[in-house]
Amino acid sequence: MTRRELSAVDGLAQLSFVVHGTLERRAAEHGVSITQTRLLGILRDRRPSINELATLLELDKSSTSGLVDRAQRRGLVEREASSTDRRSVRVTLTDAGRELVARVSSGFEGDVSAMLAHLSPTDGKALARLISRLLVAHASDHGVDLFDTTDARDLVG
Amino acid sequence: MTRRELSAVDGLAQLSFVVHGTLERRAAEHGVSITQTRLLGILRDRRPSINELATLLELDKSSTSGLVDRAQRRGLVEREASSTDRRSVRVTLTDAGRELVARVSSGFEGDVSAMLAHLSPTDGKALARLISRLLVAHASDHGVDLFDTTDARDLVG
DNA sequence: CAAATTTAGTTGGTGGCACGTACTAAGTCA
DNA sequence: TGACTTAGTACGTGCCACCAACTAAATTTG
Repeated sequence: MTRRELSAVDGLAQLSFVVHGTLERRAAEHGVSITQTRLLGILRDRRPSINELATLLELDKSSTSGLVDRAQRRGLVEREASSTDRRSVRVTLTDAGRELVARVSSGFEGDVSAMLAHLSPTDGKALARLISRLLVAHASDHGVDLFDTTDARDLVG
Repeated sequence: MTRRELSAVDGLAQLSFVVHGTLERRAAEHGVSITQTRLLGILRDRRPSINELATLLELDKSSTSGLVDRAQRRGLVEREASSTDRRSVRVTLTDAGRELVARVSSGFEGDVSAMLAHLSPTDGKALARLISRLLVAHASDHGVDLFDTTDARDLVG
């Protein structure tokens, strides 16, 4: 075994690929993409309009409309008419969708936990702290308060 | 500003999305996808066959063939006949491809460095060490020796 | 050595994803 | 009321990834 160390930049890049790939595999296991998973994740505690979804997912509204189409065709989400604006739509999770996203995210959390189990509890806490600091700084760099707008469980990035 | 901390799992997930998105934006800036970028990254120091590429990218060989097609159409890579096996092909980077991947990866490295600049040098080193440890453990978990097979600059994950 | 099998790569079909443009219907406002 | 804006959809394009089917070259084996 060679004894070398990755730079922080390289390590971060590698790590993000590993984690991203892990989520992708878990999602694929249930026949959905990462984008679908993010969609379902958002819907767990919200019933947004297409436009709101587009903003959260950073997608064009036409992309979002198509995304919802496909999820709806699979019975994972539904479109409801808005009570206040007859142009608007509320997208909601079906039971099947809720169950699917629960499976994917618990599998994913298991994967990441297993990975983290390689570190001592002390190191794990240290890592969590460093990453939090990094994310908070990065978020405020981009004019976002991480904790006001985003629930980490969203998988929204 | 709220004062909370992400769990290691959530932090890792968020972080991986941020980093992945950063690379995606940098790549898109030059009109290529992440997959294209990974392809070009691999070709910086290798001239693999389609099959080897498929293995490295974890793609089907037909997907890889198409990927190379599109890159070739853009003048980023070339196909050369193998000298030893007349069925086989060596994929190589053109000058344009080399320049493009250099631009994308230096932009990306700048982004990540800027992010890391939020940490003190001490914390940065600590993060690099923790991440290295995590990746090495995870890799050996999957039967891979991180440093024998992979150069972090590959962006291969 | 000739036949059978395996390997390298391409082609074509399917479906998902993301975009831009163009459109309809509904709400707003001047 | 008429002009403008907003919410969402439809359509066309291109990329990405898969599978199945195929050709040609190499290898194995009887």
